[in-house]
Amino acid sequence: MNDKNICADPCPIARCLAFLGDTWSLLILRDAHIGLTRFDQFRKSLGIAPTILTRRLATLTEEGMLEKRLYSERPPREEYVLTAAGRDFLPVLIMIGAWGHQYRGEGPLVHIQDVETGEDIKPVAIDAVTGAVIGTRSLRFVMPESDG
Amino acid sequence: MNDKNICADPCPIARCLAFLGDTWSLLILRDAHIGLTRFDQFRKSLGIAPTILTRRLATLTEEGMLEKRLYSERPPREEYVLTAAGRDFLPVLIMIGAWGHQYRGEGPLVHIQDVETGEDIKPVAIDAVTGAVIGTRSLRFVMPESDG
DNA sequence: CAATGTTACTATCAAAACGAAACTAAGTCA
DNA sequence: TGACTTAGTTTCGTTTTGATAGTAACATTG
Repeated sequence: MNDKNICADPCPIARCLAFLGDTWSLLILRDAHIGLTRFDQFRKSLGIAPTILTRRLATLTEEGMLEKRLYSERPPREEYVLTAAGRDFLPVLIMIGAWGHQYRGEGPLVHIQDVETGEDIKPVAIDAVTGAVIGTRSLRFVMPESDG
Repeated sequence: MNDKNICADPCPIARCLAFLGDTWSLLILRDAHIGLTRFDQFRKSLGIAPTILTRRLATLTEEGMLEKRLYSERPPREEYVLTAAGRDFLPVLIMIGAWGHQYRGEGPLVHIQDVETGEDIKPVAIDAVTGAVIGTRSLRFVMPESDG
């Protein structure tokens, strides 16, 4: 991918994918939302090569999805915690999961519960303006004014 | 990535990413939702190498996101149209775009309008069970029963 | 105080994927 | 006959990945 071009792309989807369009990064964010914070936790959970994990964590940190935090002074140890931007990525992960549940749901599957009600959630994307479920009304992709 | 392991992973997010965790595939799906259907349209829109495009279109077709359709008999020409699974992927793309809009929104940006109202949409993911916005209540990831 | 363990990495290297450019195949149009 | 269109394939050099092993700093155990 030519990241340079994509970062300047006026499409917000492309801009997000420019640094997140990669399976490992998204799985790391999933695990971060589940509560993992440490290098070895991610490594064991994902079965990822440490070289790749190092790079992905660095990118996610540079891009402001994760933050390094010292959790022990002696010995000095750092963990990775979600930033606001990282936490706000949860809806994306949840919608990906919803699609996977519907179309790749054969066999045993993790499900996601509301802690208070104890029931499985039913994720739906809506347009807050009209209240309509995304996909039920026609949408139009409008190019930005090119006077900049 | 070791796709074999991930496809058997009980996490619906991982299952989706096993074949879609790639920038080009997601951008192709975005373009398909915008209305592109033909090889050269995707190639020009994305600036993607034809080798890569061929492979991505083949994967997306095998995985049931796109369908090949003959649009001309003489000469024989095929186009790629979204399947139901592909159309149902729209909420994921919209939520990715919403995140990108919020956190990578500098400069000119494509925006997405409801055709009827003409207003920009405000995408939000909610849990249809409680009606709560995703991210406002605690969630729990529940492992499947391991009695298979 | 030496041996072992823990955590978070880095080094090395073969294999796979990517990207750019040129080329092909089947047919249409003038 | 020759140019054009569409949907690719071929080739090849570069980059990225994945597996395995090793390192650095410190803690713990005997």
